[in-house]
Amino acid sequence: MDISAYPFNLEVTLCCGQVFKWNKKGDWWYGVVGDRVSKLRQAGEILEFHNIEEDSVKNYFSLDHDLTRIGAEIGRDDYIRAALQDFWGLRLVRQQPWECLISFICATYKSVAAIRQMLHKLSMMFGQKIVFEGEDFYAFPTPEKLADARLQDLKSCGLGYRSPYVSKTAKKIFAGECDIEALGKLPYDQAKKELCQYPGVGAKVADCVLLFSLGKLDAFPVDVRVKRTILRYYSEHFPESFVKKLAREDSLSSSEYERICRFARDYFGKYAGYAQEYLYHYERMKYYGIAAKVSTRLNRKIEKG
DNA sequence: TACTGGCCTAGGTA
DNA sequence: ATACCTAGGCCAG
Repeated sequence: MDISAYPFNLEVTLCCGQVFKWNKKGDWWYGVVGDRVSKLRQAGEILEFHNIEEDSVKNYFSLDHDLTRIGAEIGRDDYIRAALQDFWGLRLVRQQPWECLISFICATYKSVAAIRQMLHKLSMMFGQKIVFEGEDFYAFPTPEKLADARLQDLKSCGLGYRSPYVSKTAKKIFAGECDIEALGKLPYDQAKKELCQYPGVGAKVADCVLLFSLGKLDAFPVDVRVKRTILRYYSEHFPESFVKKLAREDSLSSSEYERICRFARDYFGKYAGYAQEYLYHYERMKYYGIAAKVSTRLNRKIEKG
């Protein structure tokens, strides 16, 4: 497919931490979309894909979002414009709400690498096996499977204290008490409130689900990294006392969370969620960029003796 | 109403 | 190697 009409970067989109189940082999990215294993690769303005329909590709990678306009809208200052420039083509992925909800309940207080491991184990243990090109892949578990899962087995996937949250939320969803997909039709505040009724879901997880699976492009999840970014580059928008207090501690109280969230949604506007993704990824890559350089330097030292 | 600790675990780093 | 540190927070008190 010729995607010259859409600015898009497959690699950045799949690596920016919004989605955890894609793996690269050679040039190709493999992942389960729905109940099929798909593979894609990008070479400039050509996107190749197998075992997935063109319409699904467009939908999954939000190619309908007018990224140029979004960039113009959120590009309010030099800092975010630098992030936009470095990672241009990053798009939000349209995830299934159920999978997204469980994924981000699991994601609390975990690194991206650890989250990927957890979700992989969870899928291996409770998901449908799909063989593709001679290799085993696993669909994300259904609500029924996770509702029936023993806590002990959830823990064996590395979920730790998140196990009862996943179990209870799965039971609630399986019982059909609430239709998460329908929450997308509610206004942001109301949908967020509803999501927070699920065990293991607070403001941060709710914002992730709203942004990554319910089409609320103005949701702005605030994690530690985004918090640090805001404190460092947007501190002039807050009182000095607030900035100093937040700099001392690593966690956020709910009122502090809401304050940062409200600022960002107001400042970046209706596509604040895209701003969050670019800022988050920019910060993460800077961090790992430095870490990579340091370890390279160390390795050289070791090689030299 | 708002804040404070406690919490499972494992990947990454020194 | 091996001990630490930290990770896209939530919840009870």
